[in-house]
Amino acid sequence: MSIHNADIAAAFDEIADLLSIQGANAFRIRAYRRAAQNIRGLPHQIAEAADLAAYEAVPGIGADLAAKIAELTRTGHLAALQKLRRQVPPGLRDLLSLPGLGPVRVRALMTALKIKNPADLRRAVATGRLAEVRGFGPAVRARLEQALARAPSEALKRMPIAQAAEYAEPLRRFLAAVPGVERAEIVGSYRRGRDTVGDLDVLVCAPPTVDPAAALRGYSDLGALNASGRTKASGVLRNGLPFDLRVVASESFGAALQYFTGSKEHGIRLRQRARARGLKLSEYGLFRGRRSLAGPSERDVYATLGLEWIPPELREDRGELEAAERHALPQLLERADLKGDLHAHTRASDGHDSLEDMLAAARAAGLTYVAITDHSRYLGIVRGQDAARLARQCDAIDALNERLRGFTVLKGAEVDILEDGRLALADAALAPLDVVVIAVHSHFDLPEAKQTARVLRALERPHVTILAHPSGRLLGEREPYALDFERVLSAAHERPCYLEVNGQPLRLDLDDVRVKAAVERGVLLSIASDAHSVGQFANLDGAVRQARRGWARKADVLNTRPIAQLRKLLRATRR
DNA sequence: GCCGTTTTCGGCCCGACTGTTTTCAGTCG
Repeated sequence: MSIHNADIAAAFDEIADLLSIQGANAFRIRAYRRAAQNIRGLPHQIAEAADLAAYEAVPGIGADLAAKIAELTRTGHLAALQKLRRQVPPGLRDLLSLPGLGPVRVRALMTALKIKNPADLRRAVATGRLAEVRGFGPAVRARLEQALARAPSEALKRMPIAQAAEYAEPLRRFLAAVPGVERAEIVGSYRRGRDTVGDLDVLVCAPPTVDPAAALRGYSDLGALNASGRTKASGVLRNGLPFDLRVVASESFGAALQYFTGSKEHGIRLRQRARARGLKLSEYGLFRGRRSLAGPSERDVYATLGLEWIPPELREDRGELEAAERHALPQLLERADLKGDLHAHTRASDGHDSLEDMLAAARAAGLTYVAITDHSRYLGIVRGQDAARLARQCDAIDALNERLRGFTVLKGAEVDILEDGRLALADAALAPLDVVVIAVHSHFDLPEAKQTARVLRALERPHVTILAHPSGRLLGEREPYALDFERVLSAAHERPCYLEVNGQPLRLDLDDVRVKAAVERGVLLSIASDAHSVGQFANLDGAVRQARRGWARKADVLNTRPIAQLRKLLRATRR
């Protein structure tokens, strides 16, 4: 069993938490956190390098952390972490996640009341002893009490971005319409196009005479307003989604846009860069002493620091600052680049609409081709097609294509990968198809070795063109299955076949990190809606956003090709 | 613990708000 980036990152994060409780040097703690963050964002598995120099090439990893990665890879554990775990009671780390509790107060709880876990804390709250501890005034105690009373299931969950959009846009429009407000934008991870958002960060541009936070009290979807000054407020919407509001004047709007779009790591790197030049960067502007060098325009903030403007999707400190300095940022994929969609369903399987309606919708979405990929027949899949029904559907598509001008319907299927890696339809049934999308829909919990062997075996079949939703995750519902993605990527590259970026709001699969890995390996992507009804071609927007986060350009995507070129690329997969 | 257009030592991003304080530490984003 190999050590994954996520394992290493989790170990470093735990070390950081435990060190913080011990009151260790804050910069040492930050070094662990930064290393964890950077490792998480790597497009390849760092442990596979098995080489200290390769480890140290990752920013934020020096000799010491490289040795720790080597130790973890070799032995499966870290002596330093085990020692910390012996020193710090295990429940203290859980306390850190409670609101208002940081390392200092957690330490105070332990030394003053011997509190070692949330249960101890709950008792101390009940008996009133908490009031004896320095730093625990009535407000802090009340907030803790509230948090402890909440069931763990109500713990803050990140919301899929498509769902968050339904709340974000009305809120933005409301604030933009407040008299005197010049602009309102949703920033934070929403603007960066992350697959999920934890809260909505709203930036409003208004002169000091306007008080948007006060206006917010009249917003019909407001749940509660927790706290607010004139320039900063926070609260929750009625659905429980937290938000933060910031108000700045127009001379600061660009700097604030940059600042609150984040990510945190990207922002820190940018402010370090400013500092190295004798400047100071904050949400109010870029300053030399008291003189403002940039502020109204985000583009100027980057330019004054010697950088190309960086698309928000790339702002994760995954190499974008270096690329921006060299003027080597990728020209990212755009929705308008898509010529077609290679994954869609009709009523023939679990879709809701007819073949004719689906192709009309695809056309209306600006596409010039669509592959109809109804499910194969297999246990658990609703109304999957067998070979005979698939053949009849192919005839219908042939007939349809004769009548169409300027649009092509491709014959396809979404075929189940069975538990042992065989496909749910025979090769002979797949041979006449233009597109064979294969996917795992069952047995998600196989051990990594078996799951990997299963997918690799399926990729050996002669007619496979695309591996759909390769990780199998459902946001907030199902983790990705255990899979050695590096090996799947290699197999896809050699074969060749293509990997899907599925745009269903809960899938968004591949994720950004794996998209980047595929792009770097030169494996083409299929940007897919997986539409099950005429409205769902809008899923393509989400898939494009995800691909952009993985640095994908037009050339990295299969379905930016016009139909003739596409056909060539599809044939190249056949054996 | 990392790292070098101030530095191989001595720095390490920035500001708002809250609560508990008598001038600021802790937390948060």
